[in-house]
Amino acid sequence: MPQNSRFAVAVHSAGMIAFGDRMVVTSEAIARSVGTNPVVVRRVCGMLVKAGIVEVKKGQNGGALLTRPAEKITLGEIYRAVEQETVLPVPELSGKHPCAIGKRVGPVLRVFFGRAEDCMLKQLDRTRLSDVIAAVQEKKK
Amino acid sequence: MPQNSRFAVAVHSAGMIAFGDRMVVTSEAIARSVGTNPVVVRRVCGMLVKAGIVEVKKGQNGGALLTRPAEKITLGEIYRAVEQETVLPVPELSGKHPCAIGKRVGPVLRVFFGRAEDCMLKQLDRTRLSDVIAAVQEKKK
DNA sequence: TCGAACTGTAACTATAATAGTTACGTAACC
DNA sequence: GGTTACGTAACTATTATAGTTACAGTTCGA
Repeated sequence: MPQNSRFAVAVHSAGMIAFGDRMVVTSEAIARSVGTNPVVVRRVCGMLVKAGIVEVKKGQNGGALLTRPAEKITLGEIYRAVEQETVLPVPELSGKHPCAIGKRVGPVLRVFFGRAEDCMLKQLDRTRLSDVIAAVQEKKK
Repeated sequence: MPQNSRFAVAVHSAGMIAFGDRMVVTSEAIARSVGTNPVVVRRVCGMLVKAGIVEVKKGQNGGALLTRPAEKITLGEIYRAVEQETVLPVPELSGKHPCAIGKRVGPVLRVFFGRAEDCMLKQLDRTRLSDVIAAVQEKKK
């Protein structure tokens, strides 16, 4: 399934890791919950580690822990940790023989598209991991 | 290049089509400016036609025209015309044996991700095609 | 009315990103 | 020291998209 679901996996994983005091959060446990493969989870969690969002303990009784409480982690952070491509891409034009005016369009589009993407990221920055957890528990009751 | 650039092509095309009174806007002319193939342009323009944003005349001296002035066309409209997939996808979980709590996560993520995407779209709705054209011409001088 | 000039679309190939999987080395705890 | 779990490489499969060729259909104008 080549549809990009890294972000969803990352948030789901981080959400589970938040319960590290109450359950063993191994990549396999997360994978079961997400419905994917432990290696996929480890890949994503590796990015979260690099971004300083989670810590991982190896070895027996190992697993992952958040470096901060879920109230201090935003979805925006998580997004940037696992995704670098822009969501509204503008193709590089091949440098060949572009019409003079056409050449100017790309940079302009990048500006406008960038603004739109910033709005999305701002909303993600406004959303805390704890909000997601709360919503999931809300549904439970 | 399998990177999705339909939206960029669509906006670029619509921008050129806005000058329909001053130049012949054939798919080939647009393709030259965008740096792609006429068929790609026709595919994208076909979606714009279905969305009621442009009209196309076939035959000799044919080409495309906007159905409205560029001031009344937003990037949001164009986006929705050529893109239907969500930008922050949450995978359908395979229905198999998902852990009871994991099952609840997907819908919650869709809500939060949807809000973020709405922010992006709102910004695109705030941007008019004429704004893009103006910016391109701004750069020219 | 005929021909030239476009569009619409099908069909196919190529490319790139991602998920999924297996395998194995490494680290840490008991 | 053995068990458990992570990190990562390597490979396959899947899918979305761009690019291309080809051709039928449409419309204008000489």
